[in-house]
Amino acid sequence: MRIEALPHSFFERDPLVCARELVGCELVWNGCAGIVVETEAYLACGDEACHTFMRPSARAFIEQHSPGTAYVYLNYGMYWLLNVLVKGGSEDGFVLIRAIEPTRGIELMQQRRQVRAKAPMSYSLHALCSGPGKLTQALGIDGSDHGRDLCAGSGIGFVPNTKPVKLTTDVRIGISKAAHLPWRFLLRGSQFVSVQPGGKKRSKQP
DNA sequence: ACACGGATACTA
DNA sequence: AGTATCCGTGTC
Repeated sequence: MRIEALPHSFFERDPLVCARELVGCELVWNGCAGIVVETEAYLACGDEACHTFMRPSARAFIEQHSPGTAYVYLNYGMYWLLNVLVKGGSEDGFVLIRAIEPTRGIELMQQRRQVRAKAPMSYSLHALCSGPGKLTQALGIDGSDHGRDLCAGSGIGFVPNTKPVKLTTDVRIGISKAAHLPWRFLLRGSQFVSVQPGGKKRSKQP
């Protein structure tokens, strides 16, 4: 039997709601997969940490694409980060996928991670996808996925969660602007997140 | 603690 | 062209 992916309508709501509800869903990518355990919301309007604040190209992307489209960009010159476009609800924005708990294709994911990380600890199960740059490496996501429709049922996208999930909220990670907003959502108690809630790597110094 | 590395958007 | 910044990671 075939499981339906999250439809476009899922992403036609407030970005904070989408970020919250994506936790617990399974991210599937060409045979590899993992449960989403950490997300962050970014708002297109008034959020200084969102790309739309400084990048005309990000604003154009929102104009030209449908909700549920992948927004993938290169950060620090070496890590691809996966966002999902949220559009058509009360506010537009993005959801950054920050960590997943590996479920399928684990050996292949470890293979891909070993290329960049030599120490076995770096690609052990708990560290395999525990960060936005790590999970894109593991799943083989790169710039060619920028603009991809994640609701097309092509074996790439999100599978709805079945059980209710317990969530934790915390501030966003690694940003220098609007760093106080509690727009990071985590699966409560998960050992697969990038930084535990209340952890030390909070935000960059002003 | 530090190096790694490139796209984007500024200044001129 | 040159500069500043950036939603990170692995190893020092």
